[in-house]
Amino acid sequence: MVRKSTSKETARKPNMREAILAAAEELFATNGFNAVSVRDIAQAAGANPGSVTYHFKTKDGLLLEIYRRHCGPMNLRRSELLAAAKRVRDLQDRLEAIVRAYVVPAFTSGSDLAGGGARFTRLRAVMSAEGNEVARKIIAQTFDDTSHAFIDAIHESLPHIPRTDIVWRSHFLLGALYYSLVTPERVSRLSRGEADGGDAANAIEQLVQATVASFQAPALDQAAPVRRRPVVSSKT
Amino acid sequence: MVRKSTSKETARKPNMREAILAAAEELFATNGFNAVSVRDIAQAAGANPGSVTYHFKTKDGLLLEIYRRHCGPMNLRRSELLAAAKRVRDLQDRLEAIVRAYVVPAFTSGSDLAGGGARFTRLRAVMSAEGNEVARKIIAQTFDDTSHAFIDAIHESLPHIPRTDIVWRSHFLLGALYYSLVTPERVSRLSRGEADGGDAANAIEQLVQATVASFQAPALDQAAPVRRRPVVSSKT
DNA sequence: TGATCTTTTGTACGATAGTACAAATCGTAT
DNA sequence: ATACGATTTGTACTATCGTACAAAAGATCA
Repeated sequence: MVRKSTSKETARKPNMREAILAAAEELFATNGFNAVSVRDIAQAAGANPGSVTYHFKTKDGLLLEIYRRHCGPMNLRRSELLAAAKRVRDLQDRLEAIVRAYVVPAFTSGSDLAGGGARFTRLRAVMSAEGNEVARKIIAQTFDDTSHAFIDAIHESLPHIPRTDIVWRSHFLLGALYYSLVTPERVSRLSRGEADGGDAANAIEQLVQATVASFQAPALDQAAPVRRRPVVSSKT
Repeated sequence: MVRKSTSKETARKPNMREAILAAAEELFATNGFNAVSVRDIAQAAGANPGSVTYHFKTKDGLLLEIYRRHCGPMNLRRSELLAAAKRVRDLQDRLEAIVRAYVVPAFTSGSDLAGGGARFTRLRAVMSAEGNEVARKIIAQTFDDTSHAFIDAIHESLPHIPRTDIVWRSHFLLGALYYSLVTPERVSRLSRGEADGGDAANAIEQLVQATVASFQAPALDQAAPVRRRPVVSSKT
């Protein structure tokens, strides 16, 4: 509604607003929120610092707008893929499809909103690590619904696993996903060049396969939480 | 053994240096490096800002000292547990013991150095997300050896899985570990109070169980990286 | 006790942060 | 062409940052 459908669409350079958003997204995702100044963003976007204030009022407002931009499309895409996945007959295949529906939109690195999840997902990872307040609120509001939908779907295809276990394992999935986007070069380093951590397609396959297996693991019996501590003995 | 041997051990308050280190560790781990000022740290430690400069010269130096403090003891503990784990006969049990040897020292939340890994691990997670330069260097130097040792040990107990896959899966393990320490309340929230994300013992069990299963997953055939994309179709 | 070294305090300085605001500039409709 | 609203620019203000440094305070030993 800020827009205006009739005619007046100005801006000297072709949408400076978008350029600022893109620059901020990139810088926040790689350096964190506090390490990046409004002046840094403006410079990266080829804009004037005052322009940022004009379009987004505050630095928090800029972050907020980035979230607003991405949350909708990304959750929509996830919903579509989830709906398709739920139609898969074979239970094993269905589980894999569900996990894939969760992972793919977060990992795909197209530049537009619908597909361009990688940068935004990395941004969310960094904001979560920094304990950013603005991000925390939006995340809980926007993503918990989606998370619940996925957890429910997974639970349906694994009825014998307690919901609690599924929550934990999907939590691990998100952590692995985040970390893969934050530090991809670590994979290349540890595999001595045999794997490319930045190869999104391969990362997705690895993550999906590992996660499906973790979901299929036997349930933890909650009754005796501190049962077996096999063998491992400390010397001290 | 830090204590005294000859004579000159001063300090008005009982080891202000330690208080500053502890305060910085806590604040960095929860808010990130850039969001915390030297004055914040000094205040939390009940010290004067100048004292921080005196003991650690710069803010980076303070972070560096935190790493120096923890890296040794933590890797030592991991080595001990790994050595014990490798002696386990049964392959399944051995794998679980190895994973546990990796996870436990990072998760235990005692206050002293040998066991107090949770806060430090969270700190590492946050620094990794922020792309902190100081941290990045130390991490690569100090932890890659440990990581390789664990990857090798896991590979030995799972000879049929390619090393690349094991690297990926242990990468996911670290991501899940980090995220569990960064955002434990998310687990409580998503499980609707049925699980406590802050319960370290339970988190460890869940993580170990899920991870062992992921390691045991069948290998990905590298030959055809983009093989099956079952069913999932997009409507757009 | 007085000399000397270590630690803490208080203060200040330059740099940079977020943001406000007036002037300049541009695009568009009249 | 002119007027007007939208945008961009330039600049300035205040706050806070990391850090330096001199003075004060405390501890140790001759």
